Amino acid sequence: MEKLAAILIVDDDADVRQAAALALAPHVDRIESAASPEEMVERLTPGKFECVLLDMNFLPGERSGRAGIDALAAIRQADPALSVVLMTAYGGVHLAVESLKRGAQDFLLKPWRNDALAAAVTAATLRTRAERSGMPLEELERAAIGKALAQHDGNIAQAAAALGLSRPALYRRMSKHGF
Amino acid sequence: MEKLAAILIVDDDADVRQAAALALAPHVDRIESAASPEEMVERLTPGKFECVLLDMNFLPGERSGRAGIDALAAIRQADPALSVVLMTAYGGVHLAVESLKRGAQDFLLKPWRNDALAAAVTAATLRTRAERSGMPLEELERAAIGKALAQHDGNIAQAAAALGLSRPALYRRMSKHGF
DNA sequence: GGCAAGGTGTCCGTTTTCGGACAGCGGCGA
DNA sequence: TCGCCGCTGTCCGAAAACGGACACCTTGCC
Repeated sequence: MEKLAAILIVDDDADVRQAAALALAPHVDRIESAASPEEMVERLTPGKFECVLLDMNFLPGERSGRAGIDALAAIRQADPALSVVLMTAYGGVHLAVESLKRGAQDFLLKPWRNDALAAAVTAATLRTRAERSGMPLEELERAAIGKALAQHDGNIAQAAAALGLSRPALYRRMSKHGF
Repeated sequence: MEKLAAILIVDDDADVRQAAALALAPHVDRIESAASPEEMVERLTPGKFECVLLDMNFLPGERSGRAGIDALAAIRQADPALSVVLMTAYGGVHLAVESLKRGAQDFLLKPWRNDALAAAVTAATLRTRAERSGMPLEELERAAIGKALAQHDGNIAQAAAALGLSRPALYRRMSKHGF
């Protein structure tokens, strides 16, 4: 498989940044690093990265993961299509659940296994690409019609109402899309 | 706030089913129970429930959570709009992460706090309602156009191409939607 | 058995949308 | 300074889509 384009590694520990970069080097064309969420924000140009690998604690002794959750929120606000993989040495179930609910693509415990790290970053990158490519309106329409018909058990009148269409209009679009 | 309509509690332990039903009774009109994923499948009529509260282990001594993951997959296949909250006494970070990645809305450890249980089930129910209501095509179109314009920094030619529209057609729809 | 309600699929005069073409602008490189 | 490229916004004859109305069907209830 071809290499991923560019990812950003965000960790206060230089050794961790280097270890992650080495683990990912066979899979990724360009790897940049930031030592803090502030530096991360400076490096985030829209469209530049396909994935952010993000630590959750940036102060000595800090273990709550709150900084990582906040940084995740900042990324999602700046570029909702950009996928984030979180990593921490101190995560429990609650932090993992909160992370994924707030939009992280994956959550890894340190120390990681290199193959798991590569798999998580690759999957996240594919999701970023899918998000960025978007869909032509025609495909969105086809998907929405299929979903409405399924949701209403094939009842044309109800599906049309749910979609905001008249029945003849829905018939025409169903024909167009091969339903 | 008005009560949730109906939820299904799936757990092999009758005491757990009862405790959960008692905890949720103030918030939910109708609560049904199943003692196994097989029984759960029998009870799942499309549109009947707004949330499933699902245990992850159904055999004495079993702790892997695999049965719950399989049951989650069955629900998501039968009714993708239906939200699932998973619960287990034996879950670690890996199981929690896998659960959410496979589509669970939340993941709770036993023994739960009643307020956390009610909050999770309520949030899941709201997500089910949102999924079921769907969106009129016009709103899907508006959202897709907004997203494409943002993704392409306001470049009309590129956004039109991404959406599968000609430029004049995109201009007309932008006008219609107030862009 | 009849009636009402809500469903089905199609029609056609009217309305809306289509996209190639046009004119013009700004940035960049030679 | 000039030319090229890719962008912008609009036009208009042609094509497509619109939805109220029509005719008919099925189911459930009295």
